[in-house]
Amino acid sequence: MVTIKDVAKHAGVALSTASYALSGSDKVSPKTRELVLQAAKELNYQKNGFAMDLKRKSTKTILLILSDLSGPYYSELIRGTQEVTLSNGFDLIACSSVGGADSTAYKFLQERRVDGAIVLDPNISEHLLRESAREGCPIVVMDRYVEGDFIMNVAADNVQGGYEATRYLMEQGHRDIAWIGGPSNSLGSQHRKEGYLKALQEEGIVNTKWMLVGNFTEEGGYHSTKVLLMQEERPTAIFYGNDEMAIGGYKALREFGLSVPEDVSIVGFDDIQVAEYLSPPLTTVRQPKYEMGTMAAHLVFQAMGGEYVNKSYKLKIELIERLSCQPPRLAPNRGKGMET
Amino acid sequence: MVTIKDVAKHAGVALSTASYALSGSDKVSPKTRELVLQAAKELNYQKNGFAMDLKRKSTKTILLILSDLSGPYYSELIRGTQEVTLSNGFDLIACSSVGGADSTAYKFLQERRVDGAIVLDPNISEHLLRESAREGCPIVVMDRYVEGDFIMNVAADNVQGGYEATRYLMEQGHRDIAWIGGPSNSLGSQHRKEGYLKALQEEGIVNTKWMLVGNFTEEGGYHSTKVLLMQEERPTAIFYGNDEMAIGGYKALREFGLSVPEDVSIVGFDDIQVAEYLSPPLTTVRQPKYEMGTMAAHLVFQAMGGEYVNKSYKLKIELIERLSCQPPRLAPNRGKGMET
DNA sequence: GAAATTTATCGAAACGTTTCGATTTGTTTT
DNA sequence: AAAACAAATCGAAACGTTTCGATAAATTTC
Repeated sequence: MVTIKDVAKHAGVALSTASYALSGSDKVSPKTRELVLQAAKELNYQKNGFAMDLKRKSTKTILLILSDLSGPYYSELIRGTQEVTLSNGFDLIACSSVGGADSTAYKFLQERRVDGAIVLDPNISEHLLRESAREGCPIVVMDRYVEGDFIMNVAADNVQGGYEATRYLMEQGHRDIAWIGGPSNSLGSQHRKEGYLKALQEEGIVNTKWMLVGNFTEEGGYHSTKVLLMQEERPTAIFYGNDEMAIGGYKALREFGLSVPEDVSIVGFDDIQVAEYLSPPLTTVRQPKYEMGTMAAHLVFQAMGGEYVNKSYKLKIELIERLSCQPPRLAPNRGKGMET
Repeated sequence: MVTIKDVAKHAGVALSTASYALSGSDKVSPKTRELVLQAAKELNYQKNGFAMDLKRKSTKTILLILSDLSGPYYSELIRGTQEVTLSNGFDLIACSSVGGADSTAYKFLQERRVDGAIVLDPNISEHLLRESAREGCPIVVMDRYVEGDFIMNVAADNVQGGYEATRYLMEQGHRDIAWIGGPSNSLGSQHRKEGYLKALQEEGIVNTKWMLVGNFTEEGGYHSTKVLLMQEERPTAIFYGNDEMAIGGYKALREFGLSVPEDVSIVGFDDIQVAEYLSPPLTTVRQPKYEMGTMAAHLVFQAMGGEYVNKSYKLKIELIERLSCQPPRLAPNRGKGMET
């Protein structure tokens, strides 16, 4: 384990001089710098980053915590955070909360190993967040709302998204619109449902029989849809809490001999990559993931710089119209009926 | 910035005692432990992980380097490495090489910030790998071949994959099979092509007019396919170096009014998530990504433990038959013809 | 060419931990 | 109740850097 001390000795200079030379300070003369660099190369010296961080009291890295480090959902978001982080001269590392309290996420957060964090992960407790956020380590939490010093929030306007999706279906003439939501601990899912209900209410529709929960997985969407279809009355449209569940829905519908969109119209949420390749291509609500990513990263840096920033940001979403919706086959003969 | 020193003072014990208490050593009596823990809580003490790593001379984390930290390709692989890493009591962090020599990957590798690394990223130079790999930081490189001390290689058997895919097409009667490969710096792509050529050769087919390169993106696949289709003679099947290019191919074919698989059969490579949802679902070659991930992680730990391990591993691939292939419309009337 | 100034190098302290060996305290044995 | 031992606590060194203030060497100024 060759240290800077060895390099200094080998080059015949003081340890401090070696340090200056290696870090490119102009306090050192060109020829000794050369000497030191040469020695370092000969000994295959590698600096110890921790020792440096310890002395410097900053790590120049920010941490991105995701629930599973994979999943189709994250790509764009990661890209956004990465670009901003890099252009600020910082490093970005990602980790997951798999492993609970022993997880990498906990370790890095608790042990001051980073200068800031962006968290998109419902598994990280509010307690940990509040405990870890501090001057010198601001935290941005996505898709949920956590209050605390040095904690900021960024989310898509899920209420709006839910509202617009439902509105869209209603404008096509649908009145019997089912909702298959995500897990109840997902604030995003709750908000989407809120928007959904709001849209229904505006038209005086009170819908209680077609509201189910899934778990944001394809599997969950599949099962919930089956449950839905086994009821005697069937909706003419289904709004899913996310795209993966909608994929499961496609499968269940096919098994029941129903086709999309002729028999049932479908709207998803997220606009994951697969969405446009499904058949039919899925109409869905796009979250501005890239923008959320850049926004989050910017907030971290602003907070780090001591700038005053708002605590909470909501980004607009956008409905992506594809081919999974059409007016219902028979205009339903109840309620207010069609009037488009 | 409250340190262990403050905690010790506040609890009225020596610094060393506080350290023992906090790290749960049994050298300390229950009541002083309680005292220290209490003090730590009151002061909101957070340990400094670097100082610890510095002293302990190990970080207990391993690094996963990916070319872009996103992309549909990685999910399964990450899951594999994560599971193994976690069950060994280590942490896994991921980063990308975006940023070149200033990238996070470089920093972490060069500055001894991890105890091991898994690299799936053509941008990391062999030089850096050899320089960084050492006792105390073995490196597993995926999908390419790098020789060096403490460096191991894991890859799918791309030659076999290319061979089997081509063979499969030939067994259906295809003789005019095009190849649209990845970038020339991808060893994987080269091997796939090798397998492709081998299969053709076995049947005495010498094919030069239908070999193109793309860049592993949808866009690249689209353009290369267009170039291919503008030639006067058209193949009856196309084998793509990866699935994303095949997706681009679908699009180009549609524009030319050709349908899959009636007019042209298609085989991809990788089996990314979208593959099965395309229409028609894409026949492709599945890489055992999860297994590659676990294998890589295991190797890291074995090498860390000083166990002797082979330098290089190849994992078997598997052809996934879906609906994008069928026998050519007219059996080609040249060469050896069909004889299945 | 001596004094003043700049430039280059050095020594030592500090960062926040862990851990070894020494000391003190408490308990058991005779 | 003194001696022997175990348990608990302490002090200090070490990990590998950076950086401050001090010294030595080189350069300029009068």
